[in-house]
Amino acid sequence: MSQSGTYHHGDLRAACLRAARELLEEDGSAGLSLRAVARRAGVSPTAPYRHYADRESLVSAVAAEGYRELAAHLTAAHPAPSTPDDLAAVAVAYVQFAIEHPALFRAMFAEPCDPTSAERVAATAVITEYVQGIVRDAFPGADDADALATTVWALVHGLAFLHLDGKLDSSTPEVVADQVRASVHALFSVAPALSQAAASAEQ
Amino acid sequence: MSQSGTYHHGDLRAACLRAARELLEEDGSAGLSLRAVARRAGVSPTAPYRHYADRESLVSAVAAEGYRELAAHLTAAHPAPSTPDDLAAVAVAYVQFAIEHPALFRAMFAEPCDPTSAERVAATAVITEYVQGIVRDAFPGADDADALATTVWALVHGLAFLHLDGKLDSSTPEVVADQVRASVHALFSVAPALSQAAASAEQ
DNA sequence: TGTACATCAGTGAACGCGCGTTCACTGATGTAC
DNA sequence: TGTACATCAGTGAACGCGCGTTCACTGATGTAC
Repeated sequence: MSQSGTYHHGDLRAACLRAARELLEEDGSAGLSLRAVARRAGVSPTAPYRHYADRESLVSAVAAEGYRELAAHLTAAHPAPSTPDDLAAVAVAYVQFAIEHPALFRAMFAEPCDPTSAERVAATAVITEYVQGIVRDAFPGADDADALATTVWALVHGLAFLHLDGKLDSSTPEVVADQVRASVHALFSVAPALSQAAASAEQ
Repeated sequence: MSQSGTYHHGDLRAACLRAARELLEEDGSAGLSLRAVARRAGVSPTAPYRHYADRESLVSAVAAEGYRELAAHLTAAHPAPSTPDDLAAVAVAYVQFAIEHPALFRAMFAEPCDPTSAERVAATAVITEYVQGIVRDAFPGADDADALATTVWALVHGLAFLHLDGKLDSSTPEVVADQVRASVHALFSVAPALSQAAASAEQ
């Protein structure tokens, strides 16, 4: 066991990630600083530079972790959604995740995304493909499943952010869930109409 | 004419607002600082304190102005929308506004909103009521017009933020507009189904 | 098993920065007489 | 019309802060012989 000593940490990289997450969970405001993370990890202000090139790469790592957790949270809500009801359950999980981890969610989306971070790009792609996959499975007949997937994502994402920014009634989880379900159902009870509308918008 | 001199400014309050807006338009990143605003207004770092209690009240004033402009931009898109097509045009205007003024839009929504600022609260209410009014006019028969309005707002708001955060294809205004129109149409071609879905979600 | 040494993962002092905010001040304005 | 004075709207020095990042360093680890 090498991490019993105080000097060599053992796994400072992971500890930084954990510290960053703790700070985000505790303080709703998203400002994540390298120094604060180091402090929380019980290490000198410059130690994280052994593991992260700069502040941004730490934030990217945190965001990537957030995407992975979000994906896990969604699949946990329903492993293989195939009906509008299933899909609504996944949508509720999305908004719930944002409300439960507001600072993390903000870090994932509001911080400028650097295209350099392959880890982050990959994690984002997972979400996109996941949503597209669901929509394709649930509506095999849809002409433009990708556009439909974008619509769902935007709807749910918008609900999440409006809740985060205090623009909607978030008093109880049930109120939130009902709104999300109602919105998704409204959208999905007419899925085939989408591609039709998209086509008519072209002209 | 008193503003010819350099000492007394004339209307520093308005000048600060203008300076803040310029800074937001120039630099996509939202960090608005009192000192930078003062600098831009050509005034000492502490002069703005004559007109704003602190940084937050400046930001609130900027946000309120943003809400008012957004409202104007929406009504300009269509003065009295009554069909799904009209409504889609307004939705396009919303997303367009966000894309054209990303930093302002972020300041309006992402910054923590202080309930103290009556000006800001009022400006937000205007947007909400505006959207609700449109939905009520366009769908007089809808059982729960407010829930429907929230759904529209969330959809459009989500599209706006996903574009801002580089998660969707924003290559040309036309691509964006088509997506927005398609999404709104999909939602609205079945408006009456919403309240029904909401009711079934309750059980 | 023991020693020499390269490598690795931390430390801690220091840099320059921009920030929000306070304070005592001073120059300009406008009003009362 | 002219003067005295209150008020108003700025100035500028100063405070303490936390930040990202650099640098030369040192203690711990592990490998080669």
